[in-house]
Amino acid sequence: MSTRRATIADVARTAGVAPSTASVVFSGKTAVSDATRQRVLDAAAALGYTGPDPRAASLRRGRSGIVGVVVQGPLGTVFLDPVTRLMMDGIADGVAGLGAGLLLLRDDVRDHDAAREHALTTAPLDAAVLVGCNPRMRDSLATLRGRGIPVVVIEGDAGEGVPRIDLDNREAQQQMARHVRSLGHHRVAMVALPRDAARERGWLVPGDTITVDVTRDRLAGMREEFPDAGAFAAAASSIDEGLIAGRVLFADPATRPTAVLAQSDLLAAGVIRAAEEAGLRVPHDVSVTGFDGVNVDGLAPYELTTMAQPAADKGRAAGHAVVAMLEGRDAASFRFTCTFHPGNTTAPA
Amino acid sequence: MSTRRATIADVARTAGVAPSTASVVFSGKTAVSDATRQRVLDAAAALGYTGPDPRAASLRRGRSGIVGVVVQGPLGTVFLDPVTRLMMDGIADGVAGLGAGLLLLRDDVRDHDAAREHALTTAPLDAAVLVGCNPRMRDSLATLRGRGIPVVVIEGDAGEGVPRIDLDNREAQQQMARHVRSLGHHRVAMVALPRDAARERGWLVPGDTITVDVTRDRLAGMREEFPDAGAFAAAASSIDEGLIAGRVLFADPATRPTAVLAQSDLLAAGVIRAAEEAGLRVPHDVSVTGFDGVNVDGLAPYELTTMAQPAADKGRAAGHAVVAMLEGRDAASFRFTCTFHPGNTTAPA
DNA sequence: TTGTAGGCGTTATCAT
DNA sequence: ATGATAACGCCTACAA
Repeated sequence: MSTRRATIADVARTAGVAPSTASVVFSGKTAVSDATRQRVLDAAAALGYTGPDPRAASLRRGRSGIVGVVVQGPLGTVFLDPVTRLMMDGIADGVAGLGAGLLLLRDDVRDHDAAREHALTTAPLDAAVLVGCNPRMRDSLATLRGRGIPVVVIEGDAGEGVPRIDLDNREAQQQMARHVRSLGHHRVAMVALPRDAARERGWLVPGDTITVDVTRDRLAGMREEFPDAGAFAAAASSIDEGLIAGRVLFADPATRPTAVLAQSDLLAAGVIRAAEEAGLRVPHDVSVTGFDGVNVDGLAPYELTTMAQPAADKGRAAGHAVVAMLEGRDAASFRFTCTFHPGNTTAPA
Repeated sequence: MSTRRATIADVARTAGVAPSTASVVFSGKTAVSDATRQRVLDAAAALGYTGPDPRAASLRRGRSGIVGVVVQGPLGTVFLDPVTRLMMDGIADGVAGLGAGLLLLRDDVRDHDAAREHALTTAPLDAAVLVGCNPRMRDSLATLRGRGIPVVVIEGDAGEGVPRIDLDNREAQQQMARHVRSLGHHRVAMVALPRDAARERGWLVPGDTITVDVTRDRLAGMREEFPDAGAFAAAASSIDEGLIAGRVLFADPATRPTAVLAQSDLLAAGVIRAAEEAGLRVPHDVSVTGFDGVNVDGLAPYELTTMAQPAADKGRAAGHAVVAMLEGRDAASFRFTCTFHPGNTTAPA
C-alpha cells in the first residue's frame, strides 16, 4: 500500500501546525488548545498515524522503557521454579511505575559468544536485573556495567557498588534446623540445591567448592546445628529430583535419617514421595522440611513445614531499586527475612 | 563522573578517522585495514566506548531487535503451565536467528487502560507473538496491527491475514475418546480447561458459551464419541484443580465414571490423586487420560496415556513465521498434529 | 580503503 | 498556545 508510514511531521503538515505542536498533543507535556488538538488528532486518524515511533522517541529521550531481566538457562526451565516465577511478577510490579516492559535475556553457556553477547550488548535497556547470580553471571554484569546500565542483583555476589537484594538463607535454614533438633532428631540429612553450574547429582563432601550462593548458605545454616549431617545435592529444584535424592537417603533402613531438610519445597515434596514409596509415613516415621513457602501443586494433603521467603517482594524490591537508580537516587541493597511456617510434615523423633 | 558517554564520533575523532570508518569497524559491513581497526578499537577502549547505542542504531535501521510476546495474566501464573513454558522456549529458538530478545507483555484485565495500552503502543517492537488468543486479545491484536507490527497468533482466532499456529485439538481429543471407547468404557466424564476469562469452576451445560478455543475444541472432540458425557470445567490447568474436579466426579460411587478424559496432563494428574483419595486404583478402577504430553513433575510411577502436542515446535513455528514476515516473505499459517502416547493410566472397563 | 553529507522521527528549548 | 530550530547517535549511499 502506502510506501511509508506517516510520521509526526506528516500529521503536523496536514493539520496545519508545527511538528512540535503535534508532538505535544501526543505527549501531553504542554497545554494545547482543544481546537488544535482535535485537528491534529483528526489528521493522525486520516493518515493512520498511531503515535510516535518508539525508536525515535527513545533516541531523543535517552530512554527505551525496557528493563532487562537476565536469567540463566532456557526460559522454559527458568520458569519451572516457582520462586523465580514469583520474583518475575514482583519485578514486573516494581517497575510498573516506569511503564516499562521486561526483556528476557538469557545468560547461557551455549552460544556463549554469538547470541548472548549479542543481546546483552545490543538490547536497548534502561536497566537490568540479574537473577540468581553465579560466577558465570559475572561476565554479564561486566558487560552491562560497561555499557553504563544500572544493574540490580538478586541473591548473588555482585561486587562493589551494585545494589543487591538478598535473603537470610543461612539464618533461616539454621532456624529450621533448630526446629528439627528441638523435636529430638539427631539422624538428619539435607537435600541440597545444585552445587554449581554443572548441576551434578551426588553427596556433598567437605572439600567441595559450592559456587551457588544459595546452596552454600543454606547448607552452612543447617551445619550450624548438625555439623556432621550428610547433604545430597540434587541436579535441579524439582519434585522428581527430590524423589531421586529421597530414594538414596531411604535406601538403607539401618542408617536412614529420621528427618530430612530439603533446600526447597519442590525437593521436599519429592522426598515425601520417596518416603511414601519406602513405606515410611510422614511425619510419623520421618520428618521433612522445605524451603521457600510456595504452594506445591499436587502436594495436598500435606502442608510443608517450611521457611517462607518473600519471593515476590524480592522482585518488587529489585524493581524499585531499578526505578530509583533511573531517577538518579541511589538504590540501597536490601536483605529479606524468611519466616517459619509450621505444617504437618514434622513431628517428634 | 563523565558528563556524557562517548559516542562513535568521539571515538573517530580520537582515532583520527572519519565517523563512518569507526562505524564500519563495529558493524563489520565493509573491510577496514587492520591498522585502522586497531586504532579505532584502542580509541574506543580509552574512551570507554562499548559499542553503538542501540537506540540510535535502532532508529537508523528501523529495527529494534525485539520481539514481543503477549500473554494474559500475571507472568507467574502464565508460566505455571508447562505447555506455555515449552512454547516460550520454542519462540526463543525460532527467533534466535534475529538475535532478538523477547519482551514480555501482559494483556491483563487490570490496568486495562494505563499500563497495558502503554506498553503495547509504546514498546519498540519489530514483531509480536500472541499466545492463547481469547476475545480480550483482540484489542491487543488491533493495537499492534494498527502500528503496522507483524503479528503471529498461537492457538487463537486471529482474523483475516494473521498467520496462526494451530493444533488439531478437536481431532486429537476425539482420537483419545475413541481409544477410551475401544477399551469398553461408557460412563465417561471430561475435566475441561477454563471456559472463559472468568475461569469459573463447574459443570458445563449445553447452552454455555465457551470462549476459550482450546477448551471448546477438545470438548467437541470428546463429544464426537460420547455425546452425552458430562464435562466439569476447572478454574485453571493445575494438579490441584484436577484434584478438585476429580473429587466432584468421584463423589457418588453409584454414578462415578469409569474413565475420565482430562484436557491437560496437569488436570489428569490431579484426577489421579482424587481417585487414589477415593480408594480407586488407576487404571484398574478408573482410567484417566491427559492431554499435552508434558512431563508432570512428581507423577511417577504413573505414566499418563495422553495426546502429546509439539509445544516447543509450535513456539518455534511462530518464531519462524515472525522471522519470515520481518524478511518480507509472507508467513503461512500452520496446523500441528498431536500424537497418541500410551501410558499406564488406561485399561479396559 | 576512507571520508562527506544527509537523514532516520522525535522532542527539548527557546522564542514568539 | 504555538512555532522554529537543533540535537539525539548512528548508518549508508556515494564520492574520493
